[in-house]
Amino acid sequence: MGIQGLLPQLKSIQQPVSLHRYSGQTLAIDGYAWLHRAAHSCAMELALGRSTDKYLQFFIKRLSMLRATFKVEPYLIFDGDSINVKKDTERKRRQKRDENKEKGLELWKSGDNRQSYEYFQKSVDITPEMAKCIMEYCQSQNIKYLVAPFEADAQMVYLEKEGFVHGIISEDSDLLIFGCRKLITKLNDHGDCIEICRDDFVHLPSRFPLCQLSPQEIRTMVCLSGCDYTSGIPQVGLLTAMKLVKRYKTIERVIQSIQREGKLKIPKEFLQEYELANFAFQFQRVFCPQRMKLVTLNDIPHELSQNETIFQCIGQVVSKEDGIKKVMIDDNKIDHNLHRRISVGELNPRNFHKPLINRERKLNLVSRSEPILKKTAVPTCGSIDSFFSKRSVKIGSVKAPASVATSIADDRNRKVETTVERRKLSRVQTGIDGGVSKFFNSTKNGSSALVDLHMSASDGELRIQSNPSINNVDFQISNIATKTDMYASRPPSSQNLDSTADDCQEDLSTELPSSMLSTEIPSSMIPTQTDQEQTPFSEEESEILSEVEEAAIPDKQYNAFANKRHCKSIADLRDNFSYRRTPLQVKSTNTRSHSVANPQTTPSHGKLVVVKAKRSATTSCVNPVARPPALSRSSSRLISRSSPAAQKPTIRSLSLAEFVYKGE
DNA sequence: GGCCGCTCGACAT
DNA sequence: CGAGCGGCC
Repeated sequence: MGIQGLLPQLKSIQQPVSLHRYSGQTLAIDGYAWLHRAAHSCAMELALGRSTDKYLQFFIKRLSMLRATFKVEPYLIFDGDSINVKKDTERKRRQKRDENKEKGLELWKSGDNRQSYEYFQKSVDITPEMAKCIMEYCQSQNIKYLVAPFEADAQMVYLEKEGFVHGIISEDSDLLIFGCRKLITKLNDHGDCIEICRDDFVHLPSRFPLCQLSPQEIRTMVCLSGCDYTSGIPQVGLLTAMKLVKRYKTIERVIQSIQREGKLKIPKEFLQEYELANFAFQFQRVFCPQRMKLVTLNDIPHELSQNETIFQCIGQVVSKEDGIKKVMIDDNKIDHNLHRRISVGELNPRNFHKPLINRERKLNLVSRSEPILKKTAVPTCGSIDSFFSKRSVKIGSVKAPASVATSIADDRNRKVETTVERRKLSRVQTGIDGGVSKFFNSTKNGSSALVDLHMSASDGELRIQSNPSINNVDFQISNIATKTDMYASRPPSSQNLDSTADDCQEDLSTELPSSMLSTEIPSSMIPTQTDQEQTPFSEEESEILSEVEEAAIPDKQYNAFANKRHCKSIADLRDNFSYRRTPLQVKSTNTRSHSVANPQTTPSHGKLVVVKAKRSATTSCVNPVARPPALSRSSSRLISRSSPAAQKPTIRSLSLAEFVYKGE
């Protein structure tokens, strides 16, 4: 929503410029705004839960335009969790989206493609998983990105204020209220855009003299007329609000005068909304990529530092003590490291218990486990065959029992058997396409580059970046540190829960619990002693799959469409998931040396290398976030047993397997 | 003059 | 989701 009517009032200072003007500079970009635009090209795929790379292509196109054509360094910022003040609005939006999706589905079933598409477009929900897809691309291209703890707006303004970026690309006029100095809007494919500079406020016409208002008065003005945090006072638009604030200065006096006049009605909740909004605009929590911790957009003045109301509306954060997200006043008790993991996209910002997984990767794993079943259901579809024949595979010879196919849709109780069955089936495939990229599961050239990158990030390889404002090295090192920390704080009782993980990883458990390894280390890097062919899915993949299964994706609807589309979509997505349009940089060969290009590495040796690399990286890590020295495994167990917190399963000590399987 | 509710374009083929 | 238009006070 932003501030209705603000941008038109600023028309006179909107400067049409070209991105050339920012050559050599770094600009923050509102990632969700781009995702929203990009999602229009694939609304149907998103609504139907199908894999697509169209939104990624939008980013690839735009990002390469910025970098190659204009020499502008992008810094993508994604939204994180929603702050309390906005939860209501978000719920309403979600409801609306769901309604539209349902209508779209109905129309789709009845064959009205065109109309259903319109509803699908209105139903588009941008998820962190989609953002993660972009993030992984960014990693591969050394493009800076950050997941804000809450709103990207506040985060971007913070980055600008602290000099990490020179300006902000966004369509949202809220940015100016947060204190943005240089707002770049309406960027098109040619690099034309509109620049709005705070310094130009002095040139505004006298009917909208923004420069005569203090930042506090500007906030008061937008709160009166309505913004994301307040519904405002009915009948008060921006200009009326401006006049009121110019004359009466403070909210108290404005309200007094309104009450005296008696013409306008002030909603009951307005004053409370105002207070919350005013704090959220000033002190919303953001992540500092340099100090590697949560901070507030502006420093909270000392006299307000114990004001609980402030902390209620700047975003709830996770406590180090009990791992619960709540209102927190004491900065020292915040789990800054967990928030760092959210900021790099490692954990789901909306549910920090779960790892954040690239949408397409997740879907591909699901479809990879299902094509045979789908084939059983749709014997007339030829696309799958043709797809597999590209790999000279004769999948047709593998017959899935019909009961397996039906059990998925009909019998949730048989889920486990079904899963086992599926995995058995897919072993056949894995044996054939072994060693392919697991990112998008494609054999096309270039498609594995992202995976290589992923691997290099996981094995502790240090990548030095030219721009010091964000430090990938730290990201990666502390990633690794975190995992070993998690391991250290894990109660022994939870180890049994790992049994859901694939059997072949068991011998690792004396070194690192397999579930710990699974989030980051691609299976191809962990050769196992038991035969590779028995492992159709890496452990990570299994966990993702299990998560998907657990979430009970709306397969009924999906199956309903299978007759028409599904087979084609699988073939399509695999064909499409290459990066041929924008070839990725080839990583130096030594990066992959002991993963992909070194297949003869003995299983146990390979494992040892991985573990060692992680460990040594941990110990040599200089983590900016102060934390106690890593506990030895045994001592941490003792502590886990004796501490009262360990009696009930605390969040911090949950294993990854639990995260994945239990969710919240 | 200013507020409010409505429709339309975004995207990309 | 924002812009732009017309209706209404």
